[in-house]
Amino acid sequence: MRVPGTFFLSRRLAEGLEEGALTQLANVATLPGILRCSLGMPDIHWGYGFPIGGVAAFDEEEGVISPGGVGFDINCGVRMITTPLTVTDIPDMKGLIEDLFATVPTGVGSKSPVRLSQNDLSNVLTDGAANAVELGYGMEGDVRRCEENGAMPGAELEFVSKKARARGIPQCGTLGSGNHFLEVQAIDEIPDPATAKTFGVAEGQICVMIHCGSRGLGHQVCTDHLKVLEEAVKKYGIDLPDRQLACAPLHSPEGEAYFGAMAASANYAWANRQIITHLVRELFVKRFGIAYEEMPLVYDVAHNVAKWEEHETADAAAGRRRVCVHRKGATRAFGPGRSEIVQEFRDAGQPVIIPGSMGTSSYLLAGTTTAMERTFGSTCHGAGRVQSRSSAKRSLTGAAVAEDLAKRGIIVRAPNAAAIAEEAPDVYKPSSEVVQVVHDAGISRIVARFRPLGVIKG
DNA sequence: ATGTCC
Repeated sequence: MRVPGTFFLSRRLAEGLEEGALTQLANVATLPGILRCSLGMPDIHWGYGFPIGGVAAFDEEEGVISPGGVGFDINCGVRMITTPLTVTDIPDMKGLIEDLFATVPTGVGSKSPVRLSQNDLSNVLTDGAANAVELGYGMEGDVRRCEENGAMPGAELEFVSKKARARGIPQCGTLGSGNHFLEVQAIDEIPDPATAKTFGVAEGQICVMIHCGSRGLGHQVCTDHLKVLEEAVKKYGIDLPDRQLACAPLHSPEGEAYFGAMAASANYAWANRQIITHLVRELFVKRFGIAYEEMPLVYDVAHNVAKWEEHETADAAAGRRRVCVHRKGATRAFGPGRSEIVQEFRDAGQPVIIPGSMGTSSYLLAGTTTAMERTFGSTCHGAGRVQSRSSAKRSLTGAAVAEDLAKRGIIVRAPNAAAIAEEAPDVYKPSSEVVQVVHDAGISRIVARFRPLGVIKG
């Protein structure tokens, strides 16, 4: 190991820490040019190469970039929109969830009601959420409420394969499957009323949370570039403890190609969440007679991405410098004052959105100065799985899980029963515990809690 | 996560 590994865990979460995730955190610490430490958030678990819930920053000259440090679902992320409604305004939650299920395409291989041309796709890959708004799927203010204003600089379209493009064309505006979801929630606790007011959320308010990523396009980009980078490992003589850590020097042709394609995929994911947001707003307008403008975006965060950022490193005398931060199942949590944060939130710190598992609370937090000092401005991303999909399917049935949730007043709708069993609340760590760890460690602070009312799953 | 094996 070139640097130490650092975990953020409670005693209880430490007891459940997987051996595999621990090994992976140590493996990441062997990579060339890694700075300070290999970081594990409290939702850490075993992933492809890097652990999910892992953060690692790399030196511009000595460091590498690795698809394993981003994940297959490039810019999987989450956004939250508010509504002017409260629980009593939605007497028929089941009807609303059915309507949402009919409106937002879910599941593997689902097709979007929006059909992008090849030219539209090129614009989406370059401009992200802004292009979706330009095409008519959004409103003034949406873009600046996204991390990176909904588009990463540095997208290079020539490194996105024809095959990736072909998969992306029909899928922009679809939810996907697995842990992706769209949930109707009510705010039930506000530990930090002042920041909640700044972020525009209030107790009792109905909100909609959207969790999805770059679909088949991002997956194809990851697959394509892993092949190239596996060869690059040999070419550059990089000694790896695990071939899943395939990587290349940041400024090598192979590393830059992956970065350009990853940035384009991240932009696609922002456009995807933007189009879904539009579909949801239109449905709420029709169903509840509210105005489209009454459903503003609170914020949109990326959970799976590598980015160039300015950070202090171990050599404090050198001041801030440009480093490449890999966040895989981790959220940027920039503290007060950072210029990257939209002006109206800059004094409060960046909004951080942490989804719970199906049936457990989600949270809105704020980034902190401590995060800037200790975690390259990063925090956790969610509950974190404790049981595999196959194991969940063996021990649970979708019908039983749905019935259990219904008893607790939570409506769930998915294309098939297996999708529900795989995502049962019991197969995840409790979101409350994960969020408490990052709050207590000071790497973000809890602002508001959201209770689930109804959810659609892929 | 993923047209869950071109």
